[in-house]
Amino acid sequence: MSNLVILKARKIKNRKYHTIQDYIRRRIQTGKYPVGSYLPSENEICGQFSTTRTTVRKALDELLKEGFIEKEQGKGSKVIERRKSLGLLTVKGFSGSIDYEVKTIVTEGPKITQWDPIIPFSLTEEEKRSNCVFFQRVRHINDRPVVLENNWYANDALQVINSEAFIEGSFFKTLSQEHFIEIMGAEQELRSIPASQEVAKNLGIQEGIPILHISVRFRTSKPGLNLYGDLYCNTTDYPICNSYFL
Amino acid sequence: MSNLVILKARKIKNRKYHTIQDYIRRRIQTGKYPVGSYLPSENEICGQFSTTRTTVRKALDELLKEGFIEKEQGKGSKVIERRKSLGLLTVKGFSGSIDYEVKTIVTEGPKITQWDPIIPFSLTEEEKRSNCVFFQRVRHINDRPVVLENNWYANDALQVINSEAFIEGSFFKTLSQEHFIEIMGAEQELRSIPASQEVAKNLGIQEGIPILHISVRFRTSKPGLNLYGDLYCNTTDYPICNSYFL
DNA sequence: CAAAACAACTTGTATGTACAAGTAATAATT
DNA sequence: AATTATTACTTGTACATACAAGTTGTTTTG
Repeated sequence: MSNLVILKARKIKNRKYHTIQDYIRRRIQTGKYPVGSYLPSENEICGQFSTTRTTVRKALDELLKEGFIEKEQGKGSKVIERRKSLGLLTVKGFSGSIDYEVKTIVTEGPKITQWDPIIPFSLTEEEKRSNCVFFQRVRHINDRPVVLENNWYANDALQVINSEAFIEGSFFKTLSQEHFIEIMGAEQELRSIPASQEVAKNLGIQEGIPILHISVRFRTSKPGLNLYGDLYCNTTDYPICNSYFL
Repeated sequence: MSNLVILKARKIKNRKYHTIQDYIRRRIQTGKYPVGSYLPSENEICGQFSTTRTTVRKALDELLKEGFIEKEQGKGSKVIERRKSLGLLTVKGFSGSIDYEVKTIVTEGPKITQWDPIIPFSLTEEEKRSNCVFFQRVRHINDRPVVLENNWYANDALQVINSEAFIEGSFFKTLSQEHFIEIMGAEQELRSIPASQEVAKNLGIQEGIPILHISVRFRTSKPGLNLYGDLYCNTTDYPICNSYFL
């Protein structure tokens, strides 16, 4: 009986605008429509999929909501850097800035370990049953360590990815471009805590200095895959920022 | 010559869907469509505005993006609490929770003062020229002070609002329901700092305890009106949370 | 009486069409 | 030569229509 429910839930609904949306998203992910370039015009896309502008516009509207494109009346739909439109927490001027030189060093390669009880979110049964992939990184700005970052995810949902394979050192970029997995949302908890001995050592600061502790769960487009993060930020010189707009 | 540009920028474009959108938003703000209730059906709205479903659906789509409603296929469009859909930072379980008893006390009534140099955002020329309205609040959970909050805005953009007039103690609710001003976005900077003497006194903690310091600029739907906030959060017992989803 | 079928509503998807409005390069005018 | 108008594109708004799909209450059926 429960099989029926699953089958029903998995039933693929053939929405024409979904087909178009998925096709264009995939072309963006694989760099066939690079960031900064313009998509084919709505009428051209109509031709490719033998449909009407109403349907094409619905697909583009969804990609707009997903943060892949922006529209310019009279010009076209431009591919944009998705991260910026996502309202994630970032170190001020972290990515895409020329003011700082940012380097990310993987200090513990992706490997299979136990789930860490420091994760404040409740794991799903599937995640509890699964092995856990862990890796640790330290982010440097101008050669000084600023963020210590622990990451976990369920190995049942995603293979171990070698850190050397990270595209431009970014795990998220790798997920998008190699595995077509996108961040769909996040829950975060922020705390101000004194630096522990381990954190102090990794960030090259004194023990007890106030540190911003962020616990985060990223929801992804891949069913069952959540990314858990545990970040320790030295905000003395570089505050953590975010912004969102309607 | 520059007058022409201004006139051009202010030119009101008569979009039918804007009319419908504004009308429904206003009814929600004034409680004529209360939270939890369903809007009239799309076809009914069509009748009221003698238009087609395409146009009505465009208006509802915008209200969906703005976070005022959610849609349920087969049932209708339901009015929802907007704050929750906004991804703002909040104390865990702060609003709408029964676990905690939350109280907000205005410790310094809205009054005209000088702009505080602690604001890390660059003020506009208009704001610099204007007087500045300031008020301070302390938020308590279970009778213990948890957040100290300073707020500023330009008096030229909005009159002084007496704190006794705050609807349910909320400044945002007052803005929405009395002045039809909505939050359109925010920029935030987060820092972990040791509690100063003043903060320690207000939050009833020891000086030097790590405190989460949040600087925020809210953009509003009223041109020229930004709200500036300066928050000091004791996250020992209650972490600061946010979440966003596509 | 209980289950199944139906009817009447709701929102969702899709087609087809027309014109408005913004952009950019080209052609015509001064 | 510089300005203006035209043209050919783009996206934006709006109409009218049809059927799919989900919800809910009523009616029919077994």
